[in-house]
Amino acid sequence: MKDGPNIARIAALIGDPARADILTALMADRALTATELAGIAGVTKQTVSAHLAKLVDARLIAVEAQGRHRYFRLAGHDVAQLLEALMGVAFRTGAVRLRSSPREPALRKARVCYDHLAGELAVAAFEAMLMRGWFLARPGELRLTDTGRAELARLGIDVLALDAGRRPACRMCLDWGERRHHLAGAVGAAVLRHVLDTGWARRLPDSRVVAFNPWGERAFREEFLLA
Amino acid sequence: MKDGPNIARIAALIGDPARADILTALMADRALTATELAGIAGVTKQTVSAHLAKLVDARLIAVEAQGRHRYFRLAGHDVAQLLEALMGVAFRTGAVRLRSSPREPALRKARVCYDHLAGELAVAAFEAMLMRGWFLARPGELRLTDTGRAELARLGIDVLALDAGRRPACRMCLDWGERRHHLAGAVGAAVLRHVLDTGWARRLPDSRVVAFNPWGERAFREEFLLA
DNA sequence: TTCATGGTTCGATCGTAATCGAACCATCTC
DNA sequence: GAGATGGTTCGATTACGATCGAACCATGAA
Repeated sequence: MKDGPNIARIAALIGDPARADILTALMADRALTATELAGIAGVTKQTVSAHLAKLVDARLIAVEAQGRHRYFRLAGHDVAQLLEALMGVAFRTGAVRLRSSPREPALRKARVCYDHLAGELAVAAFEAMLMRGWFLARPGELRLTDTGRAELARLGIDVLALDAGRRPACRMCLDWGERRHHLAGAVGAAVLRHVLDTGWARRLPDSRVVAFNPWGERAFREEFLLA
Repeated sequence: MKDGPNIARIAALIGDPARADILTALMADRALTATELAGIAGVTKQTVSAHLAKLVDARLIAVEAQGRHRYFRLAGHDVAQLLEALMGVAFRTGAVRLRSSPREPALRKARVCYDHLAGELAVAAFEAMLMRGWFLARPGELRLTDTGRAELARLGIDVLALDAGRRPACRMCLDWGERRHHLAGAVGAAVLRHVLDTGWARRLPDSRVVAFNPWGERAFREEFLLA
């Protein structure tokens, strides 16, 4: 009974619909002001103020005062991960509301998830790779095939290093926007690194957005989506 | 507002102290009956029955009827992960209660956390490895040193493969029992694999317990804990 | 069959916490 | 200075849900 970290306290904090909306909005990667959050959560300024105070007090979010504005953001990476985990379970259990994509178009298109790529492009790429036999998908397992190994090597990704490791080189990760899977694991991370190294895209500062430039997106689609 | 998976619903479920106790107890890896859980959570049979019904309905836990008993267990691995994430945040934010170790001795000693080793042995091993300079711990980063690379190679762990990968080969993971860190990442996974491959220990079926046999534990301690 | 034990259902009670109106404070602009 | 906007504090209302007593159903044992 009196055992373990006090899970209930912070779970209860996230458990209020208004606060959950606040946190979800904050996960969309921007720092937001109290009034903006009030609008998002659909409550008045007073209520949102009370909620924010509690969240700050529990150190789930952090404040930055700037003039007469107060900008709120998630307190740390672990909170974002926690929310992702919650979304995963919520999705599996069917506790979904409609329209689950992040509103920010850039974020919906391509973003960082842990150390790999997520978003529309990532999902599309993963499914294309599956179609072309780069991976062998069995329930609960994902294996890199010889084809995939060759193709990745052709792109300049050091497959031997990834594949020989004891750790599963590739995994599927549920994309909470698309509600489909994208590629994770060491190979997923390598792909993201490749995208950044080649200059196809860059990470926006203080954001999880991965911004492709026009020719970079074209190249990415050619390599991962087409033929 | 009406966006994304319905986080609030399940967070609220976990947010009740009694239910949090139930889930925490279930994370200790055994299937438990309703009355046992009532005792653990400190409520009457009726209340625990109501709670369990809600948790089952939300598919956070699953039931198995056996005679006149009903055994409850966590519905999936994702729920356990979610709870671990919650514990991590709860710990960071200082929302801890006393006595945080899992009660099951075997589980406290050595268990699986994701794909690597957790528990007393894991924490001790990690700290010993740190002491002996296998890793270089900087805030937010953990790097494998040449020493560590050599030592791991000596044990028959393919370090080149792990290290050359784009993905961070080693990471720290907060052990919710010990409240200290253990080794995660590709190297952490490799160590677990090594422990299992050598026959030092085996995973108990349907459990996260990693059971060392006497000589296996001795070997493990010699390799990872002593000079 | 009778009895004990595991578990559920129903109804009533009771606390807690979310919410808002109204007033208030703080900062910036003009 | 006056006004406007962002944000907080206070108090009162309200609704939801956790809890338990009591009765009930189901299974297994004697």
